[in-house]
Amino acid sequence: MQHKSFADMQCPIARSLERVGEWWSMLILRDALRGARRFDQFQKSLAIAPNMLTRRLNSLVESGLLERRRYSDRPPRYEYVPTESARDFRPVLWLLISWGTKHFAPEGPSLLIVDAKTGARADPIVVDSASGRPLMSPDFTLAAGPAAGARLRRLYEAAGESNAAAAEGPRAKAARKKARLN
Amino acid sequence: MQHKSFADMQCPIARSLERVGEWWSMLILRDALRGARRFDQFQKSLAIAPNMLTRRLNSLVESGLLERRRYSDRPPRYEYVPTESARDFRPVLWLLISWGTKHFAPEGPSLLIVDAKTGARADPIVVDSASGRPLMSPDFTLAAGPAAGARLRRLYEAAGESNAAAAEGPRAKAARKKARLN
DNA sequence: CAGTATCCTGTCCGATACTG
DNA sequence: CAGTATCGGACAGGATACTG
Repeated sequence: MQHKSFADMQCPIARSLERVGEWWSMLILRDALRGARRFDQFQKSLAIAPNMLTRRLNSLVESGLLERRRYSDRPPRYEYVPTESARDFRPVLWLLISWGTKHFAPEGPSLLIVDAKTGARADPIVVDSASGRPLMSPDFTLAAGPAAGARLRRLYEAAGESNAAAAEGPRAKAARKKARLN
Repeated sequence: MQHKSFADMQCPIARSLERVGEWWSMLILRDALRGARRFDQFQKSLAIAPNMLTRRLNSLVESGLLERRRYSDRPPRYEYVPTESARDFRPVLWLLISWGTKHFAPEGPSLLIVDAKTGARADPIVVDSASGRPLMSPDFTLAAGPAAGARLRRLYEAAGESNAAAAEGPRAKAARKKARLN
């Protein structure tokens, strides 16, 4: 990430990454959503250098994912509590857990999503909220939305064709040259 | 990423990040899943420096997310095609899109998930595959799985209590000191 | 306990030039 | 077209020391 806030910044994935794309950010969020609040809780759980923790914590606060809340006046002490957007991020984390476990954990799951009351294991899948249809099936694609700029729209104009990128004509090359943004 | 492959490498989130945590990786995956196959397709779509693209492409191949496939013999030419694990990653991307759009796109959606045939917009949510229950509700938590090491297990031992982290006793501090791994 | 202050290394990433 | 080779800058991340 760093300074490359341009290029594709219209893409919502890029925008998300700008907030949580750093290595530690998601791990910190994971802990915050688990109930961690205070500096040293994060530090001990993550074994992260204190200066890094400060930096990531601040950037998460800046992005509106954590709220810095004073819990003591003398001495002044703060805790970091997840905001709504952080709580909204939980499903992403869950999917990442499920995906990582499935593909990169030959020894089996080290982290499970469970029903808090019954303790029953849950297995996260993504469905369309309206129809309930699972979205894993290949009959869903991406398409340019109303707020898409010309660049994005060009890439996604053919909503249905998933292998169409290869078929793109070699023209319009120069036109695209420096039209990075948008 | 980089050399910090220790610390919390048992966490499936960390493992996932190790594969797709670089800034460009997810964007490349996004394009690959859209149908991009060849070097310059990625390059034009992403406006990424060629050396970076090479690096990211190679690391994705190494991680088993892309397959490098020869499509021409003279001259030798390769294309990069998403593997099953990459296709499994699509839901994560969708959620990231949905999350990013909801929280960081005041101008509205620039990317939509649509039914490929009808063009109808889909709205991704995460549910338990067995019960169909939405997982957003706070009555799901994380718990240590069978493959969890002592460290992880300690953090997640109390499956149900979501705000319990603060209640952890101040003892067992020295014991944890250098027990980073596991 | 909750950080801040320094210093250092690795590498992500960009820009540009070059090649079969 | 599909990259490789080099160079330089910014910053993530680590280690350690210090403070109210």
